[in-house]
Amino acid sequence: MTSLLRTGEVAQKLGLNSQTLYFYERIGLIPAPQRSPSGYRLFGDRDVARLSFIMRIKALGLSLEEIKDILALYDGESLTCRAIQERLEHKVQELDQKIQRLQALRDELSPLVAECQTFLDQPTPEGECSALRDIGLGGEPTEA
Amino acid sequence: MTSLLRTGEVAQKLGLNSQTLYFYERIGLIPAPQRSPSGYRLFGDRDVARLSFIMRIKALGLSLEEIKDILALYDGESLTCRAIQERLEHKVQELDQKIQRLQALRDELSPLVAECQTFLDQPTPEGECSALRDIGLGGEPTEA
DNA sequence: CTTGACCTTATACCCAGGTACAAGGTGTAG
DNA sequence: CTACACCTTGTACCTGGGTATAAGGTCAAG
Repeated sequence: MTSLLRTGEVAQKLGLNSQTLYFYERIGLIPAPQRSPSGYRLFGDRDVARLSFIMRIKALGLSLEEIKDILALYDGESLTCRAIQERLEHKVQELDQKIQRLQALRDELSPLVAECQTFLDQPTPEGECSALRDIGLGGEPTEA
Repeated sequence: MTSLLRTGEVAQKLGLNSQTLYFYERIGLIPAPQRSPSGYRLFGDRDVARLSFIMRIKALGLSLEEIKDILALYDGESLTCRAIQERLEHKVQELDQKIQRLQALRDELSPLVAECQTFLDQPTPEGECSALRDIGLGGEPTEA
């Protein structure tokens, strides 16, 4: 059941605009799909899978360039295994960094919620909240 | 030592373009700083701290709108403590989600590095690497 | 054969987040 | 007074990631 879908069907299935599919093809994010005799694009299962992978990691905030990069690894791209490994490793490290930094921000904001809570637990809540005065200041050396 | 810095000094200190400072002021990300008698902007320590906070979280991939949001909490903005708490909590949840998803992608890519390694450990490396054939496909239901 | 829903391309436009440039004011050094 | 580096504003432009629109082709139904 290698179903072939037309542009509009793929777009609907994945929740994106047909124009976006043309756009992705133009910038080389996806390969040009098969065509019907009359020139209609026909997307196979692999094409759709690739697109849904793209959407999945795009939702994580990776740029189309980064995604292209990852997909180039996926595609083999005539790289040696060693080169592929290096690039994958690099990508994983980048992700690790990004995760760590988000975690740091999270850990910076999160205690403020608790601080708010203790304030709300006091007799007269709804007043102004002084819990927030220390977000950006205090720790930064801002190396001159 | 409440040093007052001019636009260029702040820009240099933080590694950004003077124009960017004007831009941030225009879009309301930072408040209009003090001015010298002749009209030069004079940024105080708090201004600089705010900017460096902005840069820090911008580097994490938050949009200027999101940052404005967070800073609005920081600024009090005449919200009740409860409202502030809610928004903070929401922001933290968003961050948690983002972190989780990045982690998922990371965990998807990371085993491929190892797979590459076992290939390289074989007698004849440098050939084509078949480790990558299963990134986007396989797990996705792609709910029809 | 016409209508309508779909497809095609090309081109233009949009938003975010800046960056660059031009025309002019400031201020210190020589 | 002149240079020169810096500041100001305004406006134009750029990249990324699309979305919209126009002008036309395809194709199944009536």
